[in-house]
Amino acid sequence: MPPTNATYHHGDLRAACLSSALELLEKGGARALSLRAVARRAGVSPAAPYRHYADREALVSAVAAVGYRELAERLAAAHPAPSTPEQLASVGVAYVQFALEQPALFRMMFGEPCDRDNDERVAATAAVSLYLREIVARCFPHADAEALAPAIWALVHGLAFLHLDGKLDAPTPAAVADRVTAAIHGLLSATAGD
Amino acid sequence: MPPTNATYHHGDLRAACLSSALELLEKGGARALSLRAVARRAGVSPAAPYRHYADREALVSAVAAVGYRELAERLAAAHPAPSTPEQLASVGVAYVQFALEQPALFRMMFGEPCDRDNDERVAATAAVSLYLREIVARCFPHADAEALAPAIWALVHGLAFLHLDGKLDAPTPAAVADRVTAAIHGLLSATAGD
DNA sequence: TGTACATCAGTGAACGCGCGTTCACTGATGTAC
DNA sequence: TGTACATCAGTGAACGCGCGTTCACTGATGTAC
Repeated sequence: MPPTNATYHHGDLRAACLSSALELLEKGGARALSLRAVARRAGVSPAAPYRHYADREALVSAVAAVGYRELAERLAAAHPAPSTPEQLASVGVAYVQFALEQPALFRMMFGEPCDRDNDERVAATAAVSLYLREIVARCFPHADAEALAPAIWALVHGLAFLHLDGKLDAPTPAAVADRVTAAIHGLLSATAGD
Repeated sequence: MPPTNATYHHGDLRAACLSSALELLEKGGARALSLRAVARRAGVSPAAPYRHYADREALVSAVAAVGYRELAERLAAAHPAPSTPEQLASVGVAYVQFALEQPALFRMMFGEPCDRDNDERVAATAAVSLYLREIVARCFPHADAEALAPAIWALVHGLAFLHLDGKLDAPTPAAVADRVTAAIHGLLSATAGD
C-alpha cells in the first residue's frame, strides 16, 4: 500500500499524521501541535485525522510513544551492550543529545502530564526503564542495580533537562558531551570500584 | 495600602494576578493559565491585567520567578547550611517534594522553554544555581565543586521529574523521600570519602 | 480647608483567531456472486 | 469477467468556545494652589 499520490484516499494517513505532528512539534513546540495543524500539514481536511485518532490526546500519546521508541534506538546505537562505566557514559551522552536534538518531543514525553491509560505509551516507557536497569546491572555487577539504576537514570535525565534549559552553560554539543561524561564519571567512579 | 474591598481600584492587582495564576496552575495545569482566566479569578475585567503585565509571557515569567523564589525558600528551610551528605540529602528531598507538591509550577519553571530576556527570571535561576554550588562546596570541601555541583543538581532534578511522571514507582511521599535519600547516598557515599 | 485638575487603574465591548469536534455527505475500494 | 453493493476514508461546512489584545471610556485618587 504505497501512497497512490493523487487519490481521494490518502494511503497511510495514520503515519502521515504522526510525522506531521513530529515536524510541527520541532518547528513550533507543544503549542503548535493541534489536530487541525496536523491535518493541514498532511494535506487533508480537519476531520480526516479523526478516522485514525479518537481525539487530540490520542495523537499526543502516539507521538510520545514514537519518541520513546526513537530514544531507545538512539541509546542502543550509542552502545548495544555497555559493560563498563565508559560505555555507560556514552549511552548517557546519547540520552542528553536526543533531548537537545528534539527538545519539544523530549519535553512532550517527560515535561507534561501523560495519559496513564494509553497502553502503547506505558509500554514504551517501561521498555526504556527496563533497558536502563539491564545495562546498569551489566556495568556494575556487584552493586544493587535495583537501587543504582534509578539514580543513574535520574542523573542523566536531570542533565538532559538542565542542559535543555540552558542552566548548565555548555554552549556546543561537544561541550555538553564533555560535561555529561564528566558528571557521570565523577559520580560513578567510586561505585565502579565497589 | 490594604485592599479597600469594594472599590473601583483593586488595591494590589499585580499581586492578585500572581496568586490567581498560581492557583489556576495547580488546579488546571499550564493550559489553564490564561490572562483572561487570571482576570476572571481576580474578579476584574479581561483588560485589567494589562495595566501590570505587558502580555501573557510577562505574567508567565513572573510566575516562574515566584516559583524559583519559593523553591529557594523550601531548600533553605530543609537545612539552612548543610555540611554533611545527610544534610545535603535532606535538601534534595525538599527539592523533589516541592516538585511533587506544585507539579504544574515546577513544570512551568523547567518543563517548557523560558524567556531568557526576563531579568527577574534569570536572576532567580542563577540564585538557585549559586546556592547549590555553595552547599556542595561545603559538604565536599575536597572535591571539585565546579564539577560536582551540576552533577548533584542534575541527580536531584532528574529524581524530581521522574517521580513527577510516576516513572519510579514510589506511591507515597514518604516512599519518595526514601528513594531520593537512597539515590543520593548511593551515588555520593564514595565521593564523601574523597 | 476647599477646589480644579492631572494621573492612573480600572471597565466593557469588540476584533479576529485557531481550536476541537460533529455532521451529513461523497468518492474510492474491494468483495460476493 | 462483470456488476451490485457494502464498507470505509475522506470532504467541507458548521458549531461553540476561549483566547490575546486593543480601544475609547470612566471613576477614583491624590496633588497644587
